[in-house]
Amino acid sequence: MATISDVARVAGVSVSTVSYAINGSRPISEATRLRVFAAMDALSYQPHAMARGLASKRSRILGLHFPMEDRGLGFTELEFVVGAADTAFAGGYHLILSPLMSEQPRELLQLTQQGLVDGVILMEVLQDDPRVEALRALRFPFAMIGRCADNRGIDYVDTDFESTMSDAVCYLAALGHTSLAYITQSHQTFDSGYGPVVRTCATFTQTLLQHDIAGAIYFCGASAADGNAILRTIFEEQPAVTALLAMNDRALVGIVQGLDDLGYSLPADISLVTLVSSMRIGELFRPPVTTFAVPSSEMARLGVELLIDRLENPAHPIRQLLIPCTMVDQGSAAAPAHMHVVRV
Amino acid sequence: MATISDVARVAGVSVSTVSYAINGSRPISEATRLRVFAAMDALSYQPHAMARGLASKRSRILGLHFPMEDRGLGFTELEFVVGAADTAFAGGYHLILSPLMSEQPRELLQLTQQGLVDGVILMEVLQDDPRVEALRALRFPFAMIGRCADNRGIDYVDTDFESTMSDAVCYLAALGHTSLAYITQSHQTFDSGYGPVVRTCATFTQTLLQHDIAGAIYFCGASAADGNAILRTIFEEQPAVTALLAMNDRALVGIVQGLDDLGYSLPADISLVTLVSSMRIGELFRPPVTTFAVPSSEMARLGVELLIDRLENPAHPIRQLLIPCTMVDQGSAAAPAHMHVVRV
DNA sequence: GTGAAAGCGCTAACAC
DNA sequence: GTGTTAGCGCTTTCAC
Repeated sequence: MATISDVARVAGVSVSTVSYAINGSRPISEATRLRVFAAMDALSYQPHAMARGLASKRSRILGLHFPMEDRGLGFTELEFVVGAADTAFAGGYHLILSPLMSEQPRELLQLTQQGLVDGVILMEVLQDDPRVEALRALRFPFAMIGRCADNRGIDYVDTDFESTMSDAVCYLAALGHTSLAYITQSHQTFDSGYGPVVRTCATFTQTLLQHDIAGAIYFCGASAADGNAILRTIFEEQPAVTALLAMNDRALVGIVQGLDDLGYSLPADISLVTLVSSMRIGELFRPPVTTFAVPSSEMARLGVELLIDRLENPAHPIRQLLIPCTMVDQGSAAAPAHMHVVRV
Repeated sequence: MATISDVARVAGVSVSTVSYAINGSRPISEATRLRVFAAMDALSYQPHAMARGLASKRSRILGLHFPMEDRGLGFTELEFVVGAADTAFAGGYHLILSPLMSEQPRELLQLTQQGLVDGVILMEVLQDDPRVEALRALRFPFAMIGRCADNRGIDYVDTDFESTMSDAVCYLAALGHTSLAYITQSHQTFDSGYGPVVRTCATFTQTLLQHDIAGAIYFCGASAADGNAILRTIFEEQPAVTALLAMNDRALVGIVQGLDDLGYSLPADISLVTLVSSMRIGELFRPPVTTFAVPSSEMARLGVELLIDRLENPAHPIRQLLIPCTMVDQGSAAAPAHMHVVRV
């Protein structure tokens, strides 16, 4: 509970000298510096965060805006949150969580206008995100984990969905598959402009054309039951399918189980890969599922670093980073059987 | 960026009147109150968090202390974090995350002594937790999600491990099982005094005695491989075993897979239940695993409410809440086969 | 290289 | 029921 003036008194210097000694914002003679630090830990002094924030107009707190939706919670999200908090801490910042249920920018504005946070990190960014407009209008510092349709002037780090999807299709094509099904998230998610879905769908279609192979996109809800159900649709509409790509962790269970129920075994009868999943999701299954794993912690770290850098060096050029997923081969994909038995 | 004096000027009242109108800490005539609020949203005024914090000595920020260990990340943890943030927000507080890698109280002290947080919520509490000593010595407000050996004077909410374990054993005993194996976490975890492990082990042993049935405890690391490996040990040491209880989400995959590899099918050849897991973990498996599910969000909510209540009503009596897990029957446990074939 | 002092925007006595 | 004002603990300009 010691204050800066206690320290000043004990060290026999003025308050401002103590302040400068702490912040290094102006030269201090070695002798005084030592006396000041000695006084500081004699009193076990801790600068008062609120006072400092009020005077300096910088709270050294970052906000993590985290809209929770029915996409729900997975391993990836926690890795993000923890990674972000760690990185913030390492950079001398604290992280506050805004797990607001809506993408409405209202509460976000409240947060920023209260002077509580110096900057905001946006997660689960939509192609056309109201939060972005709001923050831009306020000229409030922010960075995104994810990206919009128009990202001009915005620092972000995102999964490189395009290269990941392209890698995945190429991988399956190279194995000899010529009829793919891409199981993505719900139609509503697509319609809402959620980048990961929009981008992967686009790239899927393009890459099919490039390789001149067949394929179709299947929208699928976020439950095991939905995953299970989508299989019947796929096998009806596309009986020649030999490989499945999924980017829907919640449905994956249902897909794996459904395949087993239908008597398909991986990878002998059909191939399956999961995209943009946690490194850990694939190994939950039997057999484990080959995963294009999203580097969540690294993205969180980069997102926070981007924001801190922007706050401390406003003039730095904008940085926009795309991180591809790395494939973890778990053996659930292989060359297609020459004779694929079609079932009803 | 309007300040309280802008509001006062526009409303034609003094700053203190505005302050009191906002905080309701003293009676204001309806007419003035209206004028003040009109001025506030004409200027879209937001009180400055730091200034308010400095003057009132209350930041309205809560710290969530979250030591991350090799027990690692699961669904449960994120549910806690999000639940806590939500509840804090609903109560007019913000939540900052301290995902510190150590249980060392040092950084925790820093956090508390900087006046950044009004109180702290401790997660992953050890039986004899150094953070508790530290916080107590400082007379710093805190609540726990979890509990220690000595909880005198501390508000906490915890899983009722005792009743959960007892319920689970009774459930299996009622099905007719007479030889149980409890697969818990690592021996180090036990030795470190981690409550969930310590308590469930104790209750397991007691409940066996009460029911006069056989059983043993198996320590198991936090990986699928460990889960897989422990099965061989179990079947060697306890060939008559007919039911498994697990409280180790990371190893569960390995257990389920290992059982399948060994040719056991659930629940025909052996029964399996998982304890204190996320509601969602059990359904990841095939067949799904009967789960004694921990109400993570509810516990997080209660933990935060306990702390907020303590802050706002320091005189309230201490509250210590135990929440039992609720069983979600997924069919992985059944009566034992009359003839259990022992395998090598 | 160091000190004095004016705020930062708010709360909470203390006055009336 | 309302106004005045002295801080809260720090940063930072200005002066020396």
